[in-house]
Amino acid sequence: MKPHNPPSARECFIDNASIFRHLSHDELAKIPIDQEPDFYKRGTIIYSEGSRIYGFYCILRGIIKIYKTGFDGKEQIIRFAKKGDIMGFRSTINREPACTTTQVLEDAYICFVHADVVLEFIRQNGNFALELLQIACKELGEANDYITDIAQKTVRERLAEAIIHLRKEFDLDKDYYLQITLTREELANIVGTATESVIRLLSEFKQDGLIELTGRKIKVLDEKTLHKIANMNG
Amino acid sequence: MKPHNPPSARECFIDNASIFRHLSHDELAKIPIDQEPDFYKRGTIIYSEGSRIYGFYCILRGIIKIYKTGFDGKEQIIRFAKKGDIMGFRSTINREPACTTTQVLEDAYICFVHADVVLEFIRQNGNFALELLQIACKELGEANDYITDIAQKTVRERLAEAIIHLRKEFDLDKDYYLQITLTREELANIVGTATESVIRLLSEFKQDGLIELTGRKIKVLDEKTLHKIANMNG
DNA sequence: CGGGAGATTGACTGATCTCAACCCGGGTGG
DNA sequence: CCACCCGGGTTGAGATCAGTCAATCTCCCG
Repeated sequence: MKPHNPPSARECFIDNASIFRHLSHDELAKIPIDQEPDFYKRGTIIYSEGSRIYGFYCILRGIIKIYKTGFDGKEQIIRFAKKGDIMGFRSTINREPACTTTQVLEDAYICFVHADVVLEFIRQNGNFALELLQIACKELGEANDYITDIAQKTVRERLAEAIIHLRKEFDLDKDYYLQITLTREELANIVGTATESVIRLLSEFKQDGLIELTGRKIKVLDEKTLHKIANMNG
Repeated sequence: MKPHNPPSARECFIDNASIFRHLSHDELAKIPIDQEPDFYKRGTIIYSEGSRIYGFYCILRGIIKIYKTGFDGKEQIIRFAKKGDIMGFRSTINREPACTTTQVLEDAYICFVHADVVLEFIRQNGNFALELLQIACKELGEANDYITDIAQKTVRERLAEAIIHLRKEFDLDKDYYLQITLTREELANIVGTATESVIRLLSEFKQDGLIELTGRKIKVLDEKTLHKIANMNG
């Protein structure tokens, strides 16, 4: 079940791109970097909205879906987390219960760092604090864009935009399909619409030669036109 | 025009609720806390989306509308800032152009703190960094709620919710009307709908005895029912 | 008094949602 | 081995929420 080549936790803490890259040797000594990262199987819920969480989750491998549950039980996908991303810092820092649920979409290896350690690092190491602030601010900017899009764009525009985002965020597989596979319902929960609407629009896009569909796999054929449909800046 | 009792900048930096409360005397010495805060008249745009900004804005008095401009020029209000709030930290920290426009709704006094100083404080003073992180994370949580609401709720629900939020965030005047006055269009730009829809729904709420309207002033009469209509948790 | 911005109202349209039926492929239990 | 079930995926029809357009009204101001 579990593959035989788990990544080393060191990847997560010592890598150049890691938020922990600014830590000194002494500081690094406080995290169990030699411990094996935890393995989470597809479908596992790592933590749920409303539950207490006790620290950070750093993704080493895999894909996590992060969502909120609306009033009528419908899920709204807020973002995805993948290699190099962290989850749970909002709750850790504000000492509040989680405001999202996180579920594994693709088998994942994850390191956990306890809140006390993180808070100590923030206080002790200015560069680490700044790094975290930058991550939070980046997400904040993306969230603001998201709000504006959902409030003002049509479903068609948002779906085109979502596909482009997915293409930018995730790799392609060997056949140039998006690496991430989502059900139509999950796509609908990104865009904020009904499953049936996504289905209809996807087959329109396919008719128009913008994408190719094979089961849940999506291949982008004409990014330029998708961009135009999405009325995007970025 | 400009009132005769400007607040002292000291309020902003030494107050208990201020994000600067953790600064030492030496650190405080680096900000011109004895300088008079800047006065901005209603209607003034403090900075625009896409422009470079060079630091933080700390609101001492007044109300600021923070919004993004969508593809077709329609504004989407992201939040309001008032006494004790800060603006512009996202761009300051990520060294990016502003992603929102900020416009004065109610005559304001504002202190400006240069980016270099802020970044130095973040690096030097862990408690200050943590304070900022908490603000960023709080906003992030609110943004996520906002996304879910806009994506899943009807206009009617969102308008009810918006009114409740305004009531929580702002004081009431002597007649128990909401202190903040917004045009119907601005209300529509919070909710993410058309002006006409807001007008129709407001008069429905009025018919139902939930609110009272006097020009642009709104008085909440039946918060409980509004809550119910909004399907709110908080 | 004329002009302009914002507020209102009505009529119409249409993008989406909802509901319901049906399909398809995989897995399971008899 | 086969019937059945179940979770998605599709499709169609009908209902409706909410956006657009246009006319009118009401203030407020110079």
